[in-house]
Parts: sequence; C-alpha cells; structure tokens
Amino acid sequence: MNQSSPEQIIDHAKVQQARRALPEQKIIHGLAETFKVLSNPNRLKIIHTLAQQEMCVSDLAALLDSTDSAVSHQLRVLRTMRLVSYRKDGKMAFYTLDDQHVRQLYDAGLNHLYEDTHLENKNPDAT
Amino acid sequence: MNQSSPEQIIDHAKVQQARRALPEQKIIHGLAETFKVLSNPNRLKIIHTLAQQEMCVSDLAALLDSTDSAVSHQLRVLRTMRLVSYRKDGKMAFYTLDDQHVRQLYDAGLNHLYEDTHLENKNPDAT
DNA sequence: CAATCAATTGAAAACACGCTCACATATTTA
DNA sequence: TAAATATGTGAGCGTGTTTTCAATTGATTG
Repeated sequence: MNQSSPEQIIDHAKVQQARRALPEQKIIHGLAETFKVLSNPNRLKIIHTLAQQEMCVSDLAALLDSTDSAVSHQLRVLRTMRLVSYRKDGKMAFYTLDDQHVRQLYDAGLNHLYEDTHLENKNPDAT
Repeated sequence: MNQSSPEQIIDHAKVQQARRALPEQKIIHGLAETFKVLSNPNRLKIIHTLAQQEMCVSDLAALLDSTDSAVSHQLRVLRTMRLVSYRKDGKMAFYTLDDQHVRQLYDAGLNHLYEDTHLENKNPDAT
C-alpha cells in the first residue's frame, strides 16, 4: 500500500464514483490470476491441447519442444489452480483440461484475435 | 528452442495430430500478449475505469492508491499496445479506453468469475 | 521571469517468472 | 533385485516486469 501519498487529486467526486464502480479487490485479483495463467505461450498450448484430448507429460513435452521437467512444472501450476485433472496409468499420467470457464476465455481470446488479424480460423474446435 | 531432446515420445500419432491442431506461433504469442496485459490488478482497474469515463493521471493514481509515476508507466504500456488514447488539456492528460475487444475480454472474465464464485459458494455439505 | 504543477522519463531496486539441473519417487521390466 | 522409465520436486539462475526515485518537460500562475 501507499501510506505517504502527497499526490494531488483533481476531481474528488469522479474518483469516489470510480472507486464505487470498481469490483472488490478479491474479484480483481482473481481475475488477474485467471488472465495470468493464460499469458504464457506454453501454457496456452497445453490448454488448447488438453481441451481436445488427454495427453501424457512426455508427449506434451515433445509437442511443446520442451523438457519433461518444464512441462511438469507448468502442469503443477495448472493443477494448483484446478484447471487440469489427471489419471494415473502405471508410471504415466494423462492430463485433461478440467475447467470450462478458462477454456471459454481461451476461445474468446482466439476469436477476437482472429477477427482483429483478419485471418481465417483454421481451427474447427467448437466442441 | 530445444535442440537436444532425449525425451521419449509415447504416442507419435497423437503428438502429430495435436501439433496440427495448434494455432500458429504468431497467434499463440499474440494471444499470450493480450492476456498478459489483463494479468495485472492495477491495469485491470485502469481498464475497468477508463471503459466508463475518461480520467487524468493523478486521479487514477489516487484511485489505485499508487503514485503518478507508476500509473504513468502503466499507461505507457497500454498506450504502446494502443488500448488507450488520451486528450491533452493544458498540463493534464485525460485517458480513455480505446479498444473494444480488450474490454469484451475483460467483461467475459468478470462474468465467468462471478458465475464460478456463485456456483462454488454453494456447498452441498448437508446432503 | 520564477515558482508551481501535471505528466513523463530513465535507471535501478524489488519482485516474480520460467527454465534447467540434479535428484527423488514410483512403476515396470529384465 | 537391478535397471530402465515416467513423472515430480527443490534450488538456483537468468530474465522480465513493476515500482521507486530523481530529474525533466511543458503549461500555467503569481
């Protein structure tokens, strides 16, 4: 926080009105968290892929041209946020996307980007 | 990139199919950029506020309980991404949101978060 | 013109992120 | 049981992001 604020407010009424219009801190922070998880290319690819099918760690690593370890770390992030779930089969772990609202945000982002970029949507993933 | 990948692929066909299903790098990176700008609480508040009304730098600083300088730096980020525009009036600068698609993503995020919060607060504990 | 004020800027500090590396764990196979 | 395999984890390193701080710019005011 900023205890010492010698900053000059220009329009008190406007600031107060805007303050009332803001969502609570809890909501804003949750929202930032949600968008942050979508702000990394490799996590986006994981989300995109696991939205369509389950996949094990080493195949994801191959897909992302990354290492098992790096992918495992990312999956832990997604697990902690309860965005993915997995089933164990022997020594392997098959992950799937387990959060509909993140998927919808991902799709919304994709659609807007395609509109803006004037590209054709080459991804018939409207399941 | 990862040139030396001694990692073992389990299901070649699945990896290849998933690779074809991925959007191009350019799209994925743009998407990550878009979400990244929404991944910071103060930027979210700025976006929320400027979507409703114009506001000058020092009032935004008061609203966010931050400093003029910090806010100015954030506004530069948003300006660079062409998400906000501003008009100068004397020594003051009044900013407004100038990107409809980021606003829609913000709203989509908010809606989903509210939905989720309402749903998950229902605790079916009493059986 | 000097003082004041809103805003901006550059550099550095403070902090957060993502990867690698080495090792641990658990399961299967020889 | 020993070796191999798939995954998970903690520490540490390089990098990027956000804030702070001091200084600057440009516009107003006394």
